[in-house]
Amino acid sequence: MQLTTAPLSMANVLERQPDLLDRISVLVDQLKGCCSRRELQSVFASMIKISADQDCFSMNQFISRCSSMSQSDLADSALAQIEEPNVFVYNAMIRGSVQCSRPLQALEQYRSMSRADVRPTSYTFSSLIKGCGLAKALRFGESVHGGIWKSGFNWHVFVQTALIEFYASFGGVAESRKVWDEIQDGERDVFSWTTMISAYASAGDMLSARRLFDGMHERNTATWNALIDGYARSGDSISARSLFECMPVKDIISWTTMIACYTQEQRYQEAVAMFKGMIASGLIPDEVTMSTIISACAHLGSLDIGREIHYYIMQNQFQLDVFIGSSLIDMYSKCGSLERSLMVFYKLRERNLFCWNSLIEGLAVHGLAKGALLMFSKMESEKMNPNWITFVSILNACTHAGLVNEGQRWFMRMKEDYRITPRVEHYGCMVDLFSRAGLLEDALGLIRSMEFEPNAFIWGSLLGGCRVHRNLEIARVCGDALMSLEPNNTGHHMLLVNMYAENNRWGEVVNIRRTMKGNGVEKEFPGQSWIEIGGETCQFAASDGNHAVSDQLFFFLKKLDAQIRLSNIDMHSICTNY
DNA sequence: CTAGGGTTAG
Repeated sequence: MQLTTAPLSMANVLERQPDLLDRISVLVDQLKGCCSRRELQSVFASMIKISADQDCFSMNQFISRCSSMSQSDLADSALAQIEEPNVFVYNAMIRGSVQCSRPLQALEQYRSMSRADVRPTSYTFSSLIKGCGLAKALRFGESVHGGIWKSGFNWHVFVQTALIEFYASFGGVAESRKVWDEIQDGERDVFSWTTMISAYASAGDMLSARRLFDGMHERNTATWNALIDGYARSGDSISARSLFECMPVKDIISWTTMIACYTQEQRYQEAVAMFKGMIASGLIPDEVTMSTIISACAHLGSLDIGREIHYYIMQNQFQLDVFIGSSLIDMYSKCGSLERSLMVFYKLRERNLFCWNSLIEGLAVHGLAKGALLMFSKMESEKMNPNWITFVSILNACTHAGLVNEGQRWFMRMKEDYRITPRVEHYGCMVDLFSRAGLLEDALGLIRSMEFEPNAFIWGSLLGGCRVHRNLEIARVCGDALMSLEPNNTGHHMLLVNMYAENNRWGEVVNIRRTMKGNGVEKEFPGQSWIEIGGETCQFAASDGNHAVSDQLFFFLKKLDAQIRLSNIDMHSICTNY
């Protein structure tokens, strides 16, 4: 006997199960309490059992819950189950796909919605336009905009706000403004104002952003934050800070924005101070705050503060997500503790490219080339595709280990097997690789073969190699290039001066000195560095005498210097005895 | 049902 599965209409089902609506509401309540995939699956099974899988309201709830828990494949199978999905179901799917960063899928769902002749609503368009922005689908978004006009939703503020953001993400602030101007007077709310301010800010037009902000009668914290972030990104930490100081209510986003602002400006101590201020004000930081502050600690090289913060993370039950994970990996390796980096890496339950790159970079700078290459192959076996940053680390690993042939092989593979166009950074690595190995002609040849202008980093690497391998001819070429590229960089010029002096070419020495004086670069500030003594971070410069720094720091540096000299002698004897 | 903050390389 064959069972025919004629679609059961809800009326039909209700006849057979008079208490169905009660059962459904029980399941929907259960759904809200779900916090694992298994629980979701079990609720789904119960839904099928009572034939609620054809009830669009229940399925809408189910799909929304799946999406908010990033279980988009469960949402997919739910959609496939429904024979006649209505607009609510499609809206939930489209919104969910965008939430789960699968924008292309959202566009696909919109297409099948149109094919099924289901009429879109304003909800459909606001999610869909967001998806077009994420998918970088300008043309598709524009055609959707046309559809919006046809269906009359161009007068809907939510849709208009989405469009403002959409055009801004493609750099079309003028288009954003056009949409904004079309919003009817009574309809313009804080959201749309804030979005328009962000649009100007992301275009770097802080004047227009500010004008809009000043013209607002009603602002909320998000509005302030948007403007602060705009100033921060344009490198104006002064304006960002003064807005931050005078805003009426600060939330964690305001504080995080300021921390990120100082981190981006490489003012890491101020970033840490901000973080402490946030804690002192009684606010609880979240994962976003933590990954930002960890990055600041990484650059400070302060293992003490870094460990304090890692402890804080473990104490306060933060999610060890990919952001916190990769910043911790980077922080530990920059602070000299590769063991801890690896421990964090293995603890992560999800790893993205950032996590892998941070670890490979850590191994590379610690001179563990084999480790870096091993992790690279593990990464590939887990189907994670490397990007150009991965290869900067791989090439660096080869350089630090002196693996010239290996490095050349990877440079070729990067281009041919991985289809990654070499950037100036990669050439920099290769020039460094050749230069350190003494292959100065090869390095120069590579520079000449480049399709773009070499930068100061590249010439500087070669100059460094010339110094070690005593090649005055090529050094001169580097010096000439550097003199025009970075006339203010005393480091390069002094290196060249020293080389000429060693060769008793005093005429050249006088020449360079004269040029430097002509450029007025003698008063250039020397390199700054930091060191941590007993939890205190002390700053010092290359030329600081004992009068410029504390006694404690001075003696510490003396001791460090002696240790370095000793280990250099050690290294030298090891090399010569070999 | 919308908006404001995040990680690697340089």
